[in-house]
Amino acid sequence: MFSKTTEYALRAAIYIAQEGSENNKISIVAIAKAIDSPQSFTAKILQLLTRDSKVISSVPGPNGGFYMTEAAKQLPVYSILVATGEDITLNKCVLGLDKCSESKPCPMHPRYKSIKKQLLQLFETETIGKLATDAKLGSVFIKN
Amino acid sequence: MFSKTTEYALRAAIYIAQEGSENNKISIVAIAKAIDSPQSFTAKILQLLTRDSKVISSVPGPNGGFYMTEAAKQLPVYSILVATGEDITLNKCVLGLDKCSESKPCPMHPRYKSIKKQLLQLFETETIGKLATDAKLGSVFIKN
DNA sequence: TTTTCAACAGATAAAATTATCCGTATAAAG
DNA sequence: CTTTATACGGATAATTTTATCTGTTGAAAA
Repeated sequence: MFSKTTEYALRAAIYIAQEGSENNKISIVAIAKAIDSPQSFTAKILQLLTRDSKVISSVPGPNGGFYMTEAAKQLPVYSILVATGEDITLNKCVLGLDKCSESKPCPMHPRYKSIKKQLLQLFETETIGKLATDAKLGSVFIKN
Repeated sequence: MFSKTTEYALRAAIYIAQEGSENNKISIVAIAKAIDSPQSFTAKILQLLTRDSKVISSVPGPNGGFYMTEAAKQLPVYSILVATGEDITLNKCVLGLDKCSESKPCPMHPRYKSIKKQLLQLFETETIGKLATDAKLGSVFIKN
């Protein structure tokens, strides 16, 4: 459904929200290990979420690493999708038409409409922190 | 949502179902023009739907081209997704975990579950012919 | 102040996807 | 039978996505 970039971004954010805090920062090495992702590539992706967007915080040097503020943990999953540019993909038409709309729909449009609405609602409603809490409770996993 | 390959495959199949029949075959030139897609690439994709899968029929030579039998028009949209390898994507986990399942779910799994069910149902229920009929009536479009 | 540890930034590389080109095979038309 | 129009197949190229590497910067610890 999403690009690798977005998948790693989501998993990393969930893990950071789960284990990290301002006085317990997580290194990229630990993150890549925890979510089973390519380390360098994941580092690049985290730059999108720190520098560009402000979903994740980071500090270099000894005892440095990544963490999320309590406020950031309340952000919707959708904010990650925006940071990786996936919100555009999500809003696209099933048949790939640029100008598919209510007034000029593709054949799938009326049938897909309500599903797309549910998808957007899901990502806008669900917070990163909520997913992280679930993962911490041990009922769900972010690694194979 | 889908790859370009799948998008072109869907649009092409809908157009062929709409305009083509055993005694009115459509050339690749006409198809690419009608759905506004790169011609050579679309030709390659149609090979997946003719040689490999049997969703679309073809005949070379003068008055040759592509068409769909009435039986093939009754096939679900899902059969196109299978031909382009997209069914795998559709069955993938939101976070990209290979082994996300009911017994070892990712944090998105329980929340995405019902949406995924609707998506699969949509593609399994809807037929290529139905979409083509709608397009022929002029209420929906397969080109920008 | 110096050392050390970790993120940052830019360059580069590998792989997958998207796209084109051209000669060949095939079937119908003349 | 020859010509012609079309799909077929393989090779190749361009672009995008995924991934790695290396040196630099910044902040804390020593």
